[in-house]
This record gives sequence, C-alpha cells and structure tokens, in this order.
Amino acid sequence: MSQGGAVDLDTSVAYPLKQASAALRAAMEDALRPLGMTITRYSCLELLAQRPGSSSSDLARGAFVTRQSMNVLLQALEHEGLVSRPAQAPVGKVLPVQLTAVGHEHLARASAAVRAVEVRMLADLSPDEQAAALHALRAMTRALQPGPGDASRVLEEDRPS
Amino acid sequence: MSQGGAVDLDTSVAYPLKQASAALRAAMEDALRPLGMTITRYSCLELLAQRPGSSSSDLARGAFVTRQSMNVLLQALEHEGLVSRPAQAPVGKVLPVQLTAVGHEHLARASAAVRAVEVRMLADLSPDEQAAALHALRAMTRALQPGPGDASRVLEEDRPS
DNA sequence: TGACTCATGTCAGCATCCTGACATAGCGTC
DNA sequence: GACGCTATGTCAGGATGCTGACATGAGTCA
Repeated sequence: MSQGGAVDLDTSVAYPLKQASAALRAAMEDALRPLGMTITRYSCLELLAQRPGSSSSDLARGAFVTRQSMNVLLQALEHEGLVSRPAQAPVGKVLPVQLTAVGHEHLARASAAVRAVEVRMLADLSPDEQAAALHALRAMTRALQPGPGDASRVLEEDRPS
Repeated sequence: MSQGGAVDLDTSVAYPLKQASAALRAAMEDALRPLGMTITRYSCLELLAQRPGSSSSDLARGAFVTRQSMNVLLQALEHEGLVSRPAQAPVGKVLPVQLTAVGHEHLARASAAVRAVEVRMLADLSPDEQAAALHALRAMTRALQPGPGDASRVLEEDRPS
C-alpha cells in the first residue's frame, strides 16, 4: 500500500509464484508430451496411486479441476484401460476408481519424467532452501484457505476427517 | 504397496507449488469478482502500468497467455475505454498500448484488492521467510527455463543495481 | 541490393474447462 | 418414519484459451 497505482513486482511474491508455477507447468507438459500424457491425466493417475479407490470428486479436488471435468477424464482413462470403475456403486453413488496394471505402467513412466523435471527445478537450491520453500508454500496455501476470516461458510472446525 | 516409484506428495515441492498457485488464483478471483474484473484483465492492466506502450505480444508473455488471447482481451479493454491503441502502427507492426484514465482508476481498485490478498497470503511468514520464498521461487523459475542463457526476460527483476 | 530470419498482428477452427441445474443416496435431527 | 442437509454423479450449454496458418515489416548479412 505504498501507492495507489501499481503493485511493486520487485517485492511481490504473487507474481514470482505464478511465474514458477507457469514454468513448472510448461516443463511438465514438455516432459509428458512424448509419453502421450497431459498434466491432468498424470495428476489423476498419481493421486489414484496414492489413494486407491478414490471417488471422482476426490480426484477432482486433488487435481484442481471440477468433478465434471474429472469425470470426462476418467471416462477416457477407463476407455483406454488405465483405470477401472465398477458398473454399479457398492455403496451410495460413489464409484471407487482403481488403477489397472496398464495404468501403473503408464504412471511409472510419467512419474519418472516428472521427477526429472522437479530435480531440475530444485537443482540450484540447497536442502535448507528447499525446506524453506516447502514451509513457505504450505503457509501461503493455508493462509489463503477460505474460512477463518469470513463467516460466509464455516462448518469445518469440527470435522475430524 | 503398488507404489514403488511414485512421487511422494509429502516431500514434493511441485505439488505444494501448484497448491499455492491454485489457492492464490482462487483468492484473486474472489477478490476481483466484485469489481467485475478477471485475473487476466487485471494482469494486463498491471503490466501496462509498469511498462506503458507495451505491445500485445509483450503483454501476452507477461500474463502467461498467447498473443492471440491477449489481442482478444485488448479489443475488449479498448472497447470499454480502459486502454487505447493507435489506429496505425507508428513503426513496424507494433501497436503500443496505453492505459487511459479510466483504466488507471479500474487498476487502482483492482490493485488494492490484489494487494490485500497477498498480504493475507504472507500473514504467517516473517520477512526472512518471505525473502527465502522469493529467492527459491526465482531460482526454480530460472532453472526451468529452456535456455540457460536467459535471452528473453519478460518484466522480470531486471533492476540495474 | 537482395535474401534470409525473426517478431508481430490477425484470422479460423478446435480443445479444454467451467457454470448451472437436476436427481439420487447417505447422515443427522426431530 | 419424515424432514433437511450435504455430497456425489450426470447432462447441457457456454466461456475461455490454445494450435495452426498467413501476410507484413524490421533487422541482419552476404
């Protein structure tokens, strides 16, 4: 709030954050393209490997897309045999998604490519600097979560996961 | 179990980076919506205030969109009287874009809203931690650039010093 | 001078993702 | 058991951004 005209990009953190994110996105796209994979597809597979049996909505939240978009993606992945879903929901309407063997293979290749990108990204940072970056990113994400500032929607204080 | 070489989301920096970027994007959209403005529009105006007379392609690079998308946006902004472009290029094909008085007013309001978001984002970080985050983000962005010669820098921290 | 390369602005078509809306199933309360 | 609330899956429509391609003008070099 030094002046009313412009954000000082020298001291701003938001712009470098977007810069880094854009650079990471571009590098990941370049790394995944030869494998015939996109970032959203990879993210979905990676999340599925970490949490097998996730629902479409769970995967959507983890991949930062809407559940509609994730559902379209899952249909494609299912058609290609990378994931599998039961024809009927075992309980409620939730369709648990599973990674197939083929899906695991594709994920392994993609994951290696993505790891290489991350290694390159962190090449010039010491372990301490990486830890500091991790800490700062988590703090920023936490501070931006809607909740402890507006009473518009709450109901998340007493939610023991 | 079936996760031998998967990227660990807990120790990864890429995922928190995307998380923070997504949270920032959502917070900025929420802050700009009441002003009838989007992130891309704000970015364009902000860049224009920093570098008056930029070309459409320059603005596109700074806002992380293609020059086609930026041109569509500039046509809308010009139609609404926020920016102005000469009918003919003074030199070559480059049409230098200028911020109008109305554009400056809109930018001032949007900039204040965005600054509030950034303040909230950095609320839990000490100045040292903020500086460390800035350093890490710049190093990551630099390391991910395709060419190590950094030939094309777009509105970066290129202060003379 | 002439050819080559690069960047810019622009047009057309396509891909991706989102917003809005609806029906349904679990959960808790009364 | 009935009601309200939340979350999920799904369908339709629209907004936004991108890829591909073209012509033009500037700069470079033989």
